[in-house]
This record gives sequence, structure tokens and C-alpha cells, in this order.
Amino acid sequence: MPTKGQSGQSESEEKPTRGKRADAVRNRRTLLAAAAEVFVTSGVDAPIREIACQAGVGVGTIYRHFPTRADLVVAVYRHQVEACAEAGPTLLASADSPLAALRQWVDLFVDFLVTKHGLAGALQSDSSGFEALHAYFLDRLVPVCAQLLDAAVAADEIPPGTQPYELMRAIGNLCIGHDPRYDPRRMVELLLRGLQHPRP
Amino acid sequence: MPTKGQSGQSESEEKPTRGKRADAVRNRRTLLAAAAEVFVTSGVDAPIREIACQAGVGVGTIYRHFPTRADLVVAVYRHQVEACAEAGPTLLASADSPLAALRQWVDLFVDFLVTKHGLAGALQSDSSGFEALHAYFLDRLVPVCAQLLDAAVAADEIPPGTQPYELMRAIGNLCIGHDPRYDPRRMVELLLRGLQHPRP
DNA sequence: GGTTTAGCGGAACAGCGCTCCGCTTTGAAG
DNA sequence: CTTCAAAGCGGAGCGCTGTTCCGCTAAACC
Repeated sequence: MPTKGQSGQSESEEKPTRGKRADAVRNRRTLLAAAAEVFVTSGVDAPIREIACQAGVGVGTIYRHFPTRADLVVAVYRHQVEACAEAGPTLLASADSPLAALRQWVDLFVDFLVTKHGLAGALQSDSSGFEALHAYFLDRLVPVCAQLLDAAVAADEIPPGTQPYELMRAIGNLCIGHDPRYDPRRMVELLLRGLQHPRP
Repeated sequence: MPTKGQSGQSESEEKPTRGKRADAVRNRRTLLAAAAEVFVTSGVDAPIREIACQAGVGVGTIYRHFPTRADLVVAVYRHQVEACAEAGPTLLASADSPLAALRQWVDLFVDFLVTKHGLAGALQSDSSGFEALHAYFLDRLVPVCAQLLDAAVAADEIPPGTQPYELMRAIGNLCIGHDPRYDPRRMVELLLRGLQHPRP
């Protein structure tokens, strides 16, 4: 992991560089890298101390930069969530049909969830300050899902009435749990099939 | 809650009365009652101490009677799980079609899960000694589900290939989370619709 | 009654989230 | 380069968990 090349660091910063001290900015990056690494091996509910240790900082530093767990998780996965959100309109334009676009987009979302250990579970968790995570994911992705659903309805590929929020949550729920006998993708596929028009 | 009428208590005991001491048997019952009550208000992952307090016993007593959390949860809900399992064949005999029986049975299962706060989540949990709970539910219900699925396949109402375990897990997952904007029943209904034959 | 031992209670330990405050480092003014 | 306010840091410490362990109580059997 190359951390070299600090010559010009005014690239795409979320909002950390806001008249902050140099060591604070450095720590924030270290923290994000450490969290990303720990999340892979221990899941998103890894002990805070573990992340602090991996980053070589005290727990206080984590809480100052990321007051709640959700803030940290969101910061780590922001780019990927953003990419997923942006993929919605793109797919709608490129796919054969709105329903096909919806399918591909859901695939993207599912892939994202199943590869992040424990993330799907955390998304639905009602405890431990994960609510903000839930909120962010939903704020960002539900509108995209709504757009895809609307397009599919307009193309008469599915009946109207499906709530985007409900669908997203169902998909998230289906992605919970690692088990060789359980393939979330297959169940999501079933769910999507159920979305289509029942033939009279 | 009437706990009277101890005259003849040799009714349907699971296995507590096995040459045990009288106070042990009494404590076991108290514990089950207390746990059932606490589960309603605080969910199945309520603190052990809370259950112990409600029952008026020490925590050691709980661990002696129910070594893992799953043992306690299973003991509390055994009757209902059993009833659900037995309803399978009954519905198959009484319903209009195997698929209708499957639907009604799934409804039963979903009702059970959504009314027990946190149970669905615990079912999928991979931590805190809930594995045994998972195992019990599956051992008891998957065969019933398999029977219903087989019947529906035989009646050519659904295509073959659906794994009972996978379906049960998906349904369980869909029941996670209390939220006015999310109705598990509706999503399970979608899933079941997806199960049916796609019309060519 | 006496004796044995199953069973009980809860102190105690370990792992967690989160807070709080004394100390260090930074960056700019002199 | 020195000075110095304050931004930032670290980790001890608190409260709440699950789980164990052992001295003591009281049930059961003689």
C-alpha cells in the first residue's frame, strides 16, 4: 500500500482538510486505512480498540474523528456507495430494458453487501449507533432504486405499488449471513422474479 | 398470570423432571416464565442479569439450567415451534393445493417470527452461542418445508430445485427488523411469488 | 435426628463502548 | 529562533455486558 507522493494532496478530499492541523489530517487517513483493513478481517463491528491499535492511535482519536461507528463505516465505504448510486442512471441508459437495468443494479448492490463482512447485518441493526449508517445508505440509494422501479413500471415490466425503501431493505436483509448452503444472490433473484407481473 | 393448580403436575414435561430436586424443578419453571416475560419486552437478547432478576435467582442458576442462550430461547419457544412444525402436514391435507398450504404455513412461520422481538435476528446471528437456536429451528422446520415444497413440485405448481434450507433462511432474514415502513409479510409474499413457474 | 451432595447465589474476571482530562504537538506571532 | 495559546492526542477509567467458580444452603435420604 503506497502512501508516497504527498507533493500535491489537494485531490478529491471529502471534507477533512478544513483548516485542520497536519497531524489531524494524517491521523484521519491512517484511521480510514486501518478501519478498512480491520473491517475486511473482523467485520464492521470489530472492536474499536482493535482499529485504534491497528492505526497506532488511542481510542479517543477515533471518537474525535468519527463520533459514532456509523460515521467511520460510512467514511470507509463512501466511494463505493457513491459509485453504486451513480451506476443506476448509467445502467438505465445502457441496459436492454428498465427491468434489466434494475436487475444489474441490484446485482451490484448485492455484490457490495456480501463482500463486506457483517455490513448487511449492521445495516439493519437497531443498536450501537448504526442508525446513521442505515440512514446514509437509504438516503443515497433509495432514490436510485425508485428511479429504476419507476422506469420499469413505465415500461409495463412490473406492476406499480412496490415501495423502493421496502425493496432495498428486503434485499439488504437477504444478504445477511455467511453460509455455504445459503446464497443471497439466488434469493434476491427470487424476490425480483416475484416483482414482475403475474400472468393472468 | 395464574400459576395455581399444582395438584398433579405430571403433564407434558419436556425433560426437567429427571430425578431432580424439587427446588431445581421449581426454579426451572420460574426461569422459563421470567424469560418469556422479559423476551416480550426486551427481546431475546435481553441481559442475562435482567432475566435472573425477574426470576429472583442468581445468574449461576440460569447458566446451570440453560448453559447457552440458545437453550433458554429454545425452551421458551419449543411449544410454538413444535406447533408450527406439526401444522405443515395438517395444512397440506386441508388446503386447496400444496402451494396454498405452503403459503399458509409460511404465514404461520412469519407471524411467529415477527411477534417475537429480535428472534429473527438471533436466528441468523453468528455469535453469542445462538448457533444452537439456528440448528434447532432448522432441524425441526426444514423437513416440513421440504415436504410442502415437494408436494407443490409434484402438483406442478412450482419448478423443482428450490432448497428448503435456503428458502427458510431467506424468510427468516426477511423478518428481521421492526419498522413501520417495512412489512416483512409483503416481502415474503414477493419471494413466494417468485417461487412459482415463470410463464413461458 | 444426621449426613451427603445437588443446587444456589453472587463475587469476580474479561471484553466491550464511550468519556474525560492532563499532556504533547503544532503553527503562527513576536 | 523563541514563545505560547490551543488543537489534538492518548489511555486510564467508568459502566455494562457474558461467563465462571466456589463457599454455603437446604433438600433428600437414611
